[in-house]
Amino acid sequence: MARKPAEQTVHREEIVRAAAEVFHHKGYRGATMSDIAATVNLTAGSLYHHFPSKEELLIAVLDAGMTQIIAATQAIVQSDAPPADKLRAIARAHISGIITHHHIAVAVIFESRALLEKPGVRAPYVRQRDTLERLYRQVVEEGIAAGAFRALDVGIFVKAFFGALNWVSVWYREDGRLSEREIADEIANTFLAALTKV
Amino acid sequence: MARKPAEQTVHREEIVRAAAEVFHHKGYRGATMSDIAATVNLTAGSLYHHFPSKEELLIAVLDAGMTQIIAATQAIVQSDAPPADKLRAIARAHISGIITHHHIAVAVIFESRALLEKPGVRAPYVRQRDTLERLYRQVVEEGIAAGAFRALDVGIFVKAFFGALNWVSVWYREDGRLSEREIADEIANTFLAALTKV
DNA sequence: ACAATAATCAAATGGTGATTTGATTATAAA
DNA sequence: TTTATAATCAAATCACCATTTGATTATTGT
Repeated sequence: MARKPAEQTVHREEIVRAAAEVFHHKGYRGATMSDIAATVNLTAGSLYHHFPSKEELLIAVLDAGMTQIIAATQAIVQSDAPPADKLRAIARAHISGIITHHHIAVAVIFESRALLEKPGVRAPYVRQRDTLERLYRQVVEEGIAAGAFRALDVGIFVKAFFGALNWVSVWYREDGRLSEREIADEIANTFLAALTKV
Repeated sequence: MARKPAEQTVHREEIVRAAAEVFHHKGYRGATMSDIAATVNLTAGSLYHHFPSKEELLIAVLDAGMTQIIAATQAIVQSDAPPADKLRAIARAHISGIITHHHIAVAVIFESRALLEKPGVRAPYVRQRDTLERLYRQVVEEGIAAGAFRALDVGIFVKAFFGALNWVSVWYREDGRLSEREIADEIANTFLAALTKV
């Protein structure tokens, strides 16, 4: 029982996924290195060959989540669709991300708090969060400038939108009444209605 | 050093507040009984005279938070104001609660997850959460029935509203650009605009 | 095939932290 | 004032867990 044959060796990304899953179910503090290791058929000690600490594991999870959603959002914002379409696409991408990478999403939304006092962790996270928020603002401001949306407090609007979307991670159920797409569209409709000029 | 003079004895409610504060800053798992005890000038062991376990402390915090907001919301819903006014009042009450009892609010929103797998804890919590959600729905349905609001998916609308309001606990800063009241009204305006008939 | 490197494991190590226990002193009830 | 009860403390207990250490085996480059 030492090094496993090639097809069984565990790769960094599997470990990140496993960590996200365990963080989701037990929380960062409640998760043990053993739990995470067991998920990928390793022992706790072996994880240290891949990551220097439990903290770095959470950092990797947070980064994976933020990187993913920023990329998806960036693609939408840079397209030349009308602002209303962009907003709807953003809602779909956000919710799709939350559902497809549910463990990671929950870790980002709920477990990031466990590390956010540490400046070394906080700074890059906050930078990514701000990048994302800027992208959202950009779409709303674009719409207002184009006269498609009514002028309102963009900061509050975007934060409310964010909250509504993130909150989906709390109540979404596979077997729920509505599909992922329907949920995204209903939420997008709500916020688009709020942006409509009178 | 044993029993303290009467004016210095610590009461249950102070402990609950202290627990909420520590849970807020360190998370349920990260908080130690010592941390909580120190906040009210006790030793860890002494807490057990007041609460049987750390778990019961979190339960007490959750209950305090839910009871408070349900009471506030109930008063509003039972009033005879028009639905739009009720919705605005609900937003104000929700945000006021989040800001005034910030530690408790954050514990309810973010730390409840730590206990929600335990059926004995989950059941009463879910009951309260459903009660609150029903009150929100009631106002929207009332408005639709009265023809004041457009018909939309009430379930999603209410969850989005909830998410937007709860999210305030993440970004609110004492020294922010807007007052508590302005934030509540801006968010209420957004959701009311979404309810307006075309 | 050999040497170097990578991936693993089992078994420490060192702490920490929830809860228990057995005094000890203040308050309240009789 | 006695006696019972309440509130506290200091010092165990007992687990659990992140991380380290020293083998051990697979893979890879030469």
